[in-house]
Amino acid sequence: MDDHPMILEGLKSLLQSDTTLEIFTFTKGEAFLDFIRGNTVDLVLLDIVLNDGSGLNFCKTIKKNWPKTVVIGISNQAERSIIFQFLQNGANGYILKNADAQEIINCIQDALNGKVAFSNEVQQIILSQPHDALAIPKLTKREKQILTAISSGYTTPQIAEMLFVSPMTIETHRRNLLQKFKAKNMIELVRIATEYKLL
Amino acid sequence: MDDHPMILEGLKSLLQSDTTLEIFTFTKGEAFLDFIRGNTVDLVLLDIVLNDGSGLNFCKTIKKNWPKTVVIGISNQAERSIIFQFLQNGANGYILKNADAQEIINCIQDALNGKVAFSNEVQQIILSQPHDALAIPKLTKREKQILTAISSGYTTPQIAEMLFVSPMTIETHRRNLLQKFKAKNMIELVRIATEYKLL
DNA sequence: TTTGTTCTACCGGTTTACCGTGATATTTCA
DNA sequence: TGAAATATCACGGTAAACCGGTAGAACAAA
Repeated sequence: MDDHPMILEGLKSLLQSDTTLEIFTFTKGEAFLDFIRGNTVDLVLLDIVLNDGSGLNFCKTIKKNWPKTVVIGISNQAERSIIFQFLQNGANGYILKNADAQEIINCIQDALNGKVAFSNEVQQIILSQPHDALAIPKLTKREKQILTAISSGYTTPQIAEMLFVSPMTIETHRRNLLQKFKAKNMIELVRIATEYKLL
Repeated sequence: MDDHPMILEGLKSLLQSDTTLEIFTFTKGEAFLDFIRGNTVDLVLLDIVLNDGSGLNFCKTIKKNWPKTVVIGISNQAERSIIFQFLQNGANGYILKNADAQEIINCIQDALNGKVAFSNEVQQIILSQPHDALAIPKLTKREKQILTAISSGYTTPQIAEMLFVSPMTIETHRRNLLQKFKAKNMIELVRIATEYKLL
């Protein structure tokens, strides 16, 4: 399933060489859900559009209701944090769109055989940095709220007024945020959070 | 030209219906440059990978040496600022990858007829906001250098030491940066710069 | 009910950021 | 070669950020 007609076409023509596969393509999540309710689906190639995070949630939905269905993410995004986010939602594999045909077919076969499948480049990314930045700091609602306000340029006293709490409280949250991200100051933190797609 | 085999396949199968077109595909810029030096190229569909900005430069190169060649950008990026950056480099049109087949074909025909061609969604994006954020602030080398350091969490005295200049100088640059972006403080500026893909 | 998490709040202190208003080199390019 | 643009440095002041430590109240889950 992909919302890009071009990519759908390309995938189809790549995969049609394998005659053991029966292929259906969808551009909308609802249409696919209708389909899977009435059919057995072995494998889903799911395009990850990260802007809104809908791909993540969709993966979670599929794995929750049809855990036997293999889900492989396809994306241009080559960021570590994104890949892990997707895997944490139950995905069976992750492929970058610049992978070549054979690579993609191999990954699909591996995934169908119960393995966790990555394209070569993804493999490298996963192995690149050790376990340091592996975990994305988890923010509470309040922290997200405050971080958003900070990233918009609001100062501590301003945010305190907006949220009807003491400036001291905001300061405490700030310090907790800096600690969680191991950032030197809010400027660095905002850059990191933006890279992690948290803002 | 695209570095995604899948997308290349898709485009080819979409465009092959039009028999008046002769189609070649390239995944590397050099290979294409070799080709265009020995052949007349009417139209180039150029994938914009914005991470490194190479697509932008490539467009500029083509239009500089072969101004008659029509260049259309293809991208997933739907951001205003990016589209304008590309058009400022001489592009004849801009298409999002989620455009459907007919839309793409129409754009190509329009572009070949001398029009500036946008896919529907791009059109909407261009018309969405008035001319306020149309211009991306232009930064000097020094300013980029300092902004990068700031976004990495370095303070004014630290940066001054790194660049062997007075802290006062760094402060001046900071104030110029804030003015150029009309930002309240550096935190907001870093967020804006990140959104504009300047960092 | 107890443990754990989150949200709240405070003190005292140092450092950094930001503002207004200047000025003088250095480089770039027409 | 001269006008722009860019880079450099400065004073004096206010506001905000950051640091270390502390701790009660609200809430949810075990």
